[in-house]
Amino acid sequence: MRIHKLNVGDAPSAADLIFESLRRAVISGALKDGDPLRQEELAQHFNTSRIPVREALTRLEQHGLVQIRRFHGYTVAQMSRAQIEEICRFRALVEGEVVASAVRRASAETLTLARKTCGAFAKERDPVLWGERNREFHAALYADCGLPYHLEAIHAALDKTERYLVDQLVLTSGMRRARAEHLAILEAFEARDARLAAKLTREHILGALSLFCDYMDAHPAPVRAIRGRVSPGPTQKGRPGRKPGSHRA
Amino acid sequence: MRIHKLNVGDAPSAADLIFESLRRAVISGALKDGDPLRQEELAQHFNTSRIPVREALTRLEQHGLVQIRRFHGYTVAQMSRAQIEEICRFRALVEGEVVASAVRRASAETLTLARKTCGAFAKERDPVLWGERNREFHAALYADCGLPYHLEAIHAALDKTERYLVDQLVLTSGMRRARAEHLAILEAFEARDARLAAKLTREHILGALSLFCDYMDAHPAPVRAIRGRVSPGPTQKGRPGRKPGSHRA
DNA sequence: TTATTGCCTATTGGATCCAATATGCAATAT
DNA sequence: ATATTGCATATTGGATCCAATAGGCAATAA
Repeated sequence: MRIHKLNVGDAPSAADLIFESLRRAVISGALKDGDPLRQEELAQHFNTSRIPVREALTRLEQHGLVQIRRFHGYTVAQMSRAQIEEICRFRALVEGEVVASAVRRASAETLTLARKTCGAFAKERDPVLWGERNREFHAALYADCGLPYHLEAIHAALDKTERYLVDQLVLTSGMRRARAEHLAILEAFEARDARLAAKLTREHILGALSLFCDYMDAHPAPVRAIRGRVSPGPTQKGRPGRKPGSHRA
Repeated sequence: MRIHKLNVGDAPSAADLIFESLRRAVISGALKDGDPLRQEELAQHFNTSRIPVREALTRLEQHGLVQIRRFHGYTVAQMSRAQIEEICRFRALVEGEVVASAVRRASAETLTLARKTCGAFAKERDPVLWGERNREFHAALYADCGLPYHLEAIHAALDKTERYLVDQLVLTSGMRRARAEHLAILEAFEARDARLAAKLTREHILGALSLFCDYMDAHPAPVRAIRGRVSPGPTQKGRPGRKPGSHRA
């Protein structure tokens, strides 16, 4: 067999693709808190029937990214300030543990990749990419931690809060601070100082939370502006938005 | 209006009921690792079509309780020993944090309920109820922690490992030890000693893991016996088991 | 005018139907 | 005898169809 091996069963289903597309739309903020997610509309957007759309939505609901009211449909989940605070505390707890484990086990390649992604985050000009660059840096740091379940939990927690925290980064001077803190974490990491790396990571997360809360106190009505870029739907040109759009004649 | 208030929209959907039934069957061990979950068979068992069954299965998959291979269907997830170890480490981390928070905020009623559930666990004779009694005790302890997201994470982690750990409890002398450790935790709790309660909780979890690992080392082929009680399917009398069972004429 | 009722439509939850894939067995070729 | 092929059937993934609910608007009654 001179043909490259490939497991066809691993190809993503329609539900997989729709789930990932909607997930990105929610965590990036392209879909805003409370936005309704109409099944028929999404089905047309993705050029499928409602069945795979419903599967994607039930998955998103298990992740807490959308909410459902029976017979009323799905909406993008809105997190209360208390929930955001708790999730950040959770992240601080788990990421502190994970980074400590990662420090001890990091390979040389991981170190170089971490440094590179740290720089990429610092240099990024486009605010809509800050969330991704931030994830890439932390993912690089944690790569060798050997704790996949912890990583899943971290990602799930970040999915729920990223859009709020990035807003904070954009709307305050949080970016300068984040750059400095990332660099400090990276240096502790390279020095193989697990305790310090964990401490700095916790402070990094809780510090961002603190800035976010300060901002919320100062601006009780959330602004949530900026934003753009709907995730790429395969075919159609429509966007999941308002428009009552009749169906069934 | 002299009629008791009631929100009909809160009534569970078919998918809700099936999800909960299957979830219980998996975490209790009534369905064993690797067991196939045939959609048509389950649909007949629950007297519905495959649609709500599929929704329940996708939910279970997001929780990691079942696995799917495309075009091959769902099976009960089997956790490797490494996964079980990591999840216990995760629980130790999070439950330590949660119990500390709960100690500081526990009401008088919570204290009495905790003591009661601790006794109920100690007195329980039926091994298939040990998992539930254990949960009830810990849930009572954590009730006032004010960290709902942490609690969700704990429950999800416990769902994935409970059947293995209960086996361990059954097959070794772990139950005596668990009783003693619960009592120690309870006493630290009643003494409002957050630090000690957290420390004992972590040791309780990691100690059970350690016993489990010892047992696995001694018995490389998992025994997984005991067990009984399929979760109550609403109508039909069949059980989700083998039996090829033809359909479509 | 204002509250109530009944109808119309959009939308969801679930049932049924169809297409694609997987698997086992019999037939065939070597 | 053994490997290959083709077919029959089980099963999943997705499409379509139907029933039940929600919500808006017009007609009606006070």
